[in-house]
Amino acid sequence: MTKQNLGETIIMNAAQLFKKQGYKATSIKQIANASGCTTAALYYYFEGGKSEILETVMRRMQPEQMREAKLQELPPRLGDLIGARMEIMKDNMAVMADRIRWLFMEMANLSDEDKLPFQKQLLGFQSEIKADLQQYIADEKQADQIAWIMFCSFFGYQQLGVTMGLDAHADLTVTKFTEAMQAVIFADLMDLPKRDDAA
Amino acid sequence: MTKQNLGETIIMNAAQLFKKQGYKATSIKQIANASGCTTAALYYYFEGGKSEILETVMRRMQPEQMREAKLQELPPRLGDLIGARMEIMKDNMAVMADRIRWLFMEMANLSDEDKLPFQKQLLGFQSEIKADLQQYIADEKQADQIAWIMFCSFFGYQQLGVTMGLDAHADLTVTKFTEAMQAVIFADLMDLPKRDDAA
DNA sequence: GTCTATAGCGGGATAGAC
DNA sequence: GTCTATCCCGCTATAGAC
Repeated sequence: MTKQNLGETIIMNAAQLFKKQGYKATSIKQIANASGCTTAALYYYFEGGKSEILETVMRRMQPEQMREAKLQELPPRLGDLIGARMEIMKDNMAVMADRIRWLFMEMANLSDEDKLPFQKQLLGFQSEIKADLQQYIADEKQADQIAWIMFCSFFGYQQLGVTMGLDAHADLTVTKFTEAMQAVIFADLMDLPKRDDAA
Repeated sequence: MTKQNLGETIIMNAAQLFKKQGYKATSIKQIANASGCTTAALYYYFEGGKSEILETVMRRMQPEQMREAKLQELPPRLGDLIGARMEIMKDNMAVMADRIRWLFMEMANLSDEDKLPFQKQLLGFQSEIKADLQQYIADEKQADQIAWIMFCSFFGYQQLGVTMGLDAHADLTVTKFTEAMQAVIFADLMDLPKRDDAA
């Protein structure tokens, strides 16, 4: 526990506890203990109490979320694009998985307005995949469809494998999943070269 | 509220509340109110209190879960298989989505042993899709891969669309998603007829 | 079987000392 | 800024009447 601003420490510990247990199941006493202070100190930094701590945690979490999805350089063949994307995600999978699991938990209690930023980020993720694909695929609708399938299936894989623990029972490593994705989706597109006239 | 066994009524109402709010966030008073009795009555039926109610809900939920996934009759062309599966799921989607969302919430607090039945059911779901596919596709590995992608992407779609509320922002109806799945995955397999020599 | 009443505990929040 | 002490409330659970 680096002795920096206590307010920051509180937020970090709260974020961790919320993610692990959920908002309702986490008490402010737990947060105080983890932060090495008393509940009273929490109210010095966050007058609004527990709910203000939640708001702050949510606000802090967003800019960081899923930022990793951007590819620096596109590979020459479309088939390698999936591999490259998967590679990036593999590293951050554990982090993303429990963050998303938590969002699922709290989503039910969020107002439509509060949901918005998270939804936007998810949509942005699909858009990025689509944009990448359009570097290879001319047909916009096709790129869109493929992007959705890639996005949904990766998302589902992550939830099933990591959160639900299926990877322990099925032989469903990231590598195998990537192979399946490449084999299934891109059977006939796999070798498309990067288009030169792309945006 | 059909006036049957109160014990059953309690379990049904508890299940609904747990799914909506999570175990921790649901009070026994809420359960009692919803069931038209007092908390004391709960303890007549479930001596173990709230935790015994949870156990019972979990035990009851399993056999019912995802039962709908079985197809009675396979369509003549492979391309229609996805449509048929989607059609079935569409109806039960809302039910499944919040049940699964709940499982996600509680998964973190379940022991590995308790997780097992749910994991088995999920795996069984993939197996069913695979078995269907093998009626059309000879190559076992290919069928397995396609089944995983279908399973994961449907799962992801459901979570993203319904639980995260993306369907409100993207034009991501079940129909469109089904089309995408058909277009993307089965571009070149779409018209495969049902094999006669299949198991 | 189901109720009323209540004990006991842990949670969120605040006042006031330092 | 941070603590101690405390309030009040809602929750789980139980005792005992009907």
